[in-house]
Amino acid sequence: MPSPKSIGKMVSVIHRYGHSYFDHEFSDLDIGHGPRNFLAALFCREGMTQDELSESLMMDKTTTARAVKQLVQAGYVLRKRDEDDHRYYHLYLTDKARDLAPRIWDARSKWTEVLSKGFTEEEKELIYIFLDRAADNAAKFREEGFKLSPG
Amino acid sequence: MPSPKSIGKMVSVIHRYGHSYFDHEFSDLDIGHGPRNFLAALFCREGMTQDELSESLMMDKTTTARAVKQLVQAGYVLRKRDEDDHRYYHLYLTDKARDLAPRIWDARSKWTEVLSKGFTEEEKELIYIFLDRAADNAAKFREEGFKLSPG
DNA sequence: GGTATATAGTTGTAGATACAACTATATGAG
DNA sequence: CTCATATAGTTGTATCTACAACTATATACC
Repeated sequence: MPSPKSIGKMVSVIHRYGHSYFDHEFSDLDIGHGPRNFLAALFCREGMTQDELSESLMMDKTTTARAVKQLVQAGYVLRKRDEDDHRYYHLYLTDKARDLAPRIWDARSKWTEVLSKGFTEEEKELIYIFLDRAADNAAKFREEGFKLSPG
Repeated sequence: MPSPKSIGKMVSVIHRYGHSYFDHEFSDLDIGHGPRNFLAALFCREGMTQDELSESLMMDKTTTARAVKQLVQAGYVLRKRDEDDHRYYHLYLTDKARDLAPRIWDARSKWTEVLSKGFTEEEKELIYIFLDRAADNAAKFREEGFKLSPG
């Protein structure tokens, strides 16, 4: 995160302060910020395998493995081996997880609201589109081994 | 970092992939990503105290303390006590640091270029302005103890 | 069937970061 | 001057994360 106001620094600030906010908002929980994010992804698509979960959040699969471990230990998630292919685990939510869902969505809405305070509806759409494109550019760059592709 | 394509998730991806990129680009160095960012901030304003440095990057002062320690140990930075107020350290660059500056600016330019690939000049300005406002909103929210201020 | 290769998940390890609690120095009120 | 308070910096600790190397299972080719 660069020093004058570069995109990198601003992204860093938003990322870190978001982390702080969610930690503050959920300080009573028995899981941390990381596992909570994986849990939220599962709310959207239950039954995913760990690799699918990793991909949905664009996180390393080792980070996923550890987060899932905590979610299982804390009773939010159940793992079931795939019947046909024993390499896979499918991930399912417990009632404890489901009870938590509304709080998580609320906090996320609030955070988005905070970030986009003072934005017009059009601007809210634009920042979303721009960030999506920037994240996509970053992902492609990474896939190419951090080499600039022509164009 | 939420699961569908939320702002939070996209910011997380950009942040983490940027970290990966810079680690890759500077894998030969004797300092890591964190200290390197503090060093870059010092290129912009040499002589800052640690607290000023923390504030310029909006980072916790304990993170700064550890980064500065590494920068000093690796020979990039010199610390000098303030003559008048012995609580302060002022931070100065060594030649080793100065030699590194161009590489760091180049990598940063490249990263910005990567992120904004496919953006028009106007869009590049807009995402910058929007992120600045969002980061500012985040900072104010945090200062207020994560309470929504009216407006 | 048996070996090479691919894929899912785990473990070791190291770095970045924040918060709480601490030390050291300075300032201000009496 | 002295004690209370404020400020700069440090240390203890915990979490999040990625990369390298690993294990276990499955698929494909002979």
